Amino acid sequence: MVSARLSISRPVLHEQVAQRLRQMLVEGVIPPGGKLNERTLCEELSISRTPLREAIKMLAAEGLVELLPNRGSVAVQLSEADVHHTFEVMAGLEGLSGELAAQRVTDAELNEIKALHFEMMAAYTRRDLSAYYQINAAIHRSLNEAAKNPVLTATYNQVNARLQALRFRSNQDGDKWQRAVDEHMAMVQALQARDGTRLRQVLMEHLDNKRSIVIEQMRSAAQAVQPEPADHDQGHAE
Amino acid sequence: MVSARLSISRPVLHEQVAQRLRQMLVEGVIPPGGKLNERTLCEELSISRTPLREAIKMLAAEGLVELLPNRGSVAVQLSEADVHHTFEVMAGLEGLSGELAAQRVTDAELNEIKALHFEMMAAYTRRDLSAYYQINAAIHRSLNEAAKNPVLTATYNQVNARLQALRFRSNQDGDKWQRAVDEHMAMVQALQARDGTRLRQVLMEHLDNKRSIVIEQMRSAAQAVQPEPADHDQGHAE
DNA sequence: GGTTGATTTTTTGTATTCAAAATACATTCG
DNA sequence: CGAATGTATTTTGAATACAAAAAATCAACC
Repeated sequence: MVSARLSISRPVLHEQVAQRLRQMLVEGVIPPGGKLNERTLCEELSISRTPLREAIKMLAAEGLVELLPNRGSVAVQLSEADVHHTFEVMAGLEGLSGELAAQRVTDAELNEIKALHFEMMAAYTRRDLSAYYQINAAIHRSLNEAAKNPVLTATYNQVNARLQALRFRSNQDGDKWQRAVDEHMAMVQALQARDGTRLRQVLMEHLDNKRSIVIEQMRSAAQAVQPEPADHDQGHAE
Repeated sequence: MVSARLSISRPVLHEQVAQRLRQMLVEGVIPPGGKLNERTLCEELSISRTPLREAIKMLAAEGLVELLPNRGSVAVQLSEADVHHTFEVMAGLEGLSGELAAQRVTDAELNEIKALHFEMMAAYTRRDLSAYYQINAAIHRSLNEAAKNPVLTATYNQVNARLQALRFRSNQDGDKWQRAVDEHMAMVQALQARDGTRLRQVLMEHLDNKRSIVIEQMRSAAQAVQPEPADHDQGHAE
């Protein structure tokens, strides 16, 4: 809030550290449920414990790590219910994004989104999942931007960050993928028509589908690793 | 996330401090824009700087304070645009709350909300603004609870906390108040009918009106104090 | 008198130290 | 051999100490 000091901001240590940890959490370098050993991290990042602990507290407030009093902190591990609830909120925020974007999108922004959509179609046609995900994210980011509400953007990003740690990017089967692409098409159409209500519906439905896919994946993943209740090692980052 | 350790939790210092600061910010003990002097606060709370700074970092992540590199931290001061954006997000979250609550509210919960509604009517009839606000908050909290989505509740509370610091509780004129009461009535009806779409509409409209009232108040308040651009003292708590 | 510049003081940022809690380990006893 | 208890080690929590940056003070100069 207030005005962002747009001076040449020499990064503050705890901010840098927070950013770095955020990345490690989202990228799975620290796996869900993994412990954040302070001494180890200090050595890895070559800093003292004070800024590290400050950064960890920030991540805790963001909901990326959980603080266990006198027992340190661990990367959040979302239960199936957590994922369900988080997606529900994400759907609401996406829906709001869409509603506002429909009112506020400029022609230039609309055009860029359309262009991204075609790029996405290309990636889909090539079955290039990696590119698809990247472009997909760009579209959602652009839509969010078009809503022109920084508070919404910040809230969205914060909630989304928790989901990112799941890294749900296995190759979905063609049927579901086709459906997602269809929804994206409907999205662009609704945006072009500046139909906020419709866009909201499409986006919420889209998120609901994404949720089912993710939860499905969670279940099959949980089955695959054999139910081993307490697994606290940190190394298997395959 | 994960499971809350329900053991006898001896409170951790930085958590206590964060809670205390949150209270001070929301209650206006530290006014918007006010500086958080670390040494002063340490003495007031009889703690060392380490847990205080950890707490401040948490509040920064929550969006209640702003960190100015090498210059400490200040309580956020929402601009008119900020308030506008924040209310927009609140409206979206309330709307989602309503939509989910309509699906999930139990008869007991519905009954309690109805009871609160009548209590609110009583407060309105007496023109007891303080009681009205308290009951109003309770209703919204109950509704949120009825949605049965902890992530939504947490997100809602976090965004709402930033608005609380505004302390917009001047006696609104009768017309607007009447309107708010009407909206509440419609809300209860929609909830009873389990009409999520309608409830969402009512709540979003309700929030939109609240927003106009708050922004109106901000404007008149800004005019009243005479535009004095740089006022950095912290003492005038009249 | 006001402005600029150096010096002092204050305040923030980071590191280190000390204390307390939790965990790991070994020894003892059943 | 296994459970339990006491001890050592590790790890976290909090306070202090030190360094660097910003702000305030004061003096000289125009």
